[in-house]
Amino acid sequence: MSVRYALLGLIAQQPRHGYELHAAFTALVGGQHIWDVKPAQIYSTLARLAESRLVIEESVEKDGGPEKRIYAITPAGEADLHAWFNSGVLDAHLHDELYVKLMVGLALGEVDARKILQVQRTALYRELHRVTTQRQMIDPKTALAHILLLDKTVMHLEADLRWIEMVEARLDEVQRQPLPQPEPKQRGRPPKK
Amino acid sequence: MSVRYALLGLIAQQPRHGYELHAAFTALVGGQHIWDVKPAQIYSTLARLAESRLVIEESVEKDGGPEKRIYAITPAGEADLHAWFNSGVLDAHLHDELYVKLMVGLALGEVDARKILQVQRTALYRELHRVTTQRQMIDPKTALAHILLLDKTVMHLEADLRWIEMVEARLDEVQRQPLPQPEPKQRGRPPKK
DNA sequence: GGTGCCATGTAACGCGTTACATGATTAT
DNA sequence: ATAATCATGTAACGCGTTACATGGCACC
Repeated sequence: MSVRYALLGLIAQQPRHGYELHAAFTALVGGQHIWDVKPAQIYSTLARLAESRLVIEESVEKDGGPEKRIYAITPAGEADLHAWFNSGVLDAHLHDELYVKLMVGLALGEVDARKILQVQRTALYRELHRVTTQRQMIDPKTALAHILLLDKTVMHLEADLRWIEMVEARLDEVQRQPLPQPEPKQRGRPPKK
Repeated sequence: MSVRYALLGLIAQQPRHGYELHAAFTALVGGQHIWDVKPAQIYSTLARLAESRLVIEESVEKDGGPEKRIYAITPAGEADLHAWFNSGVLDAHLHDELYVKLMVGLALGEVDARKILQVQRTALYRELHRVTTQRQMIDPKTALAHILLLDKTVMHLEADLRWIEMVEARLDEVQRQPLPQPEPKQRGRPPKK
């Protein structure tokens, strides 16, 4: 949902065309190292916004170069944008891939949960190092915001690492805790095979 | 990617059909309160797995009830599954909606960053309360894993709250830090308008 | 004359969602 | 009778990705 509202905001600031929005979004979030949004997404999102009447194609300019289809925000678009600002962001933390991997590993039996956790820890530390290095190379004068974003990433990676410790501690506690096993239910009439 | 590999794992355990996979996945991750996967996703994912030759439609059973299209894993599927177990999970933390919202708010000028943070904090505390309550209601005997999953969610929510504190502290420090403004670039020949 | 930037897209796919449709059996 | 469960999907959309296509203009 971020791109949609970011475009809406940038168009609210001033009427713009697709190419310009791509450049503006990239500049806004911190360049292609942070978020390399693809032109295809800009144009398709723009088309969706136009179809929902949140923006309208205002005019087509052509100053020597190629055509520019310029979009402006509508009252409905402004309402939508302000609703975004006045609502909180909550991601679905419960759709967690590592958790699923552990559950599948346990269900299979042959795959060791410890090993999954070890592999994950290594990946997280590597990522932590990568992000920390990246963070160190940013100039705080010009890009304070990027540093804050990377700090958020670091905090989440650290939380992931602490969670792994926690799971390992639990595994030590209960060596053979019964876990939810999917049992294929029998139907009324049992299969003849 | 979670569903894809979970299905692969469940089929590796034993050949299964779509309906059974839906039930097994739901049981595995902790029921519809945790992850309410839709049948439509099961069947479409299954079709994709079959098309990539990671599973094959083994047989069609019909014991009194409706037809059951049973899928089994292939050697390629097992290889893919083990590759999943041996690799780490890293989400793209950099595509952060709150960060985008703050940047757009600052670019617009009229929207206050403080207010965005305050709204977000409220939403996070509400969610924290919701999850904590949910956690309290789980029986640790039968669903230890679900508790661990909710703990992970709590840890991430707490990290988000700490980050907000951090951003607010920074805002106090530098009241008017220049932030990356998207400047529409002029072309070689300036517009005549 | 080629490289690169400006500016527009289209096509196809993956993951995920909601809503709809069909038909049989089982339990009340 | 009818409601729930078993079992299969299809259709359409949103967000995001990669890859491909077109054409003009500016710079070296």
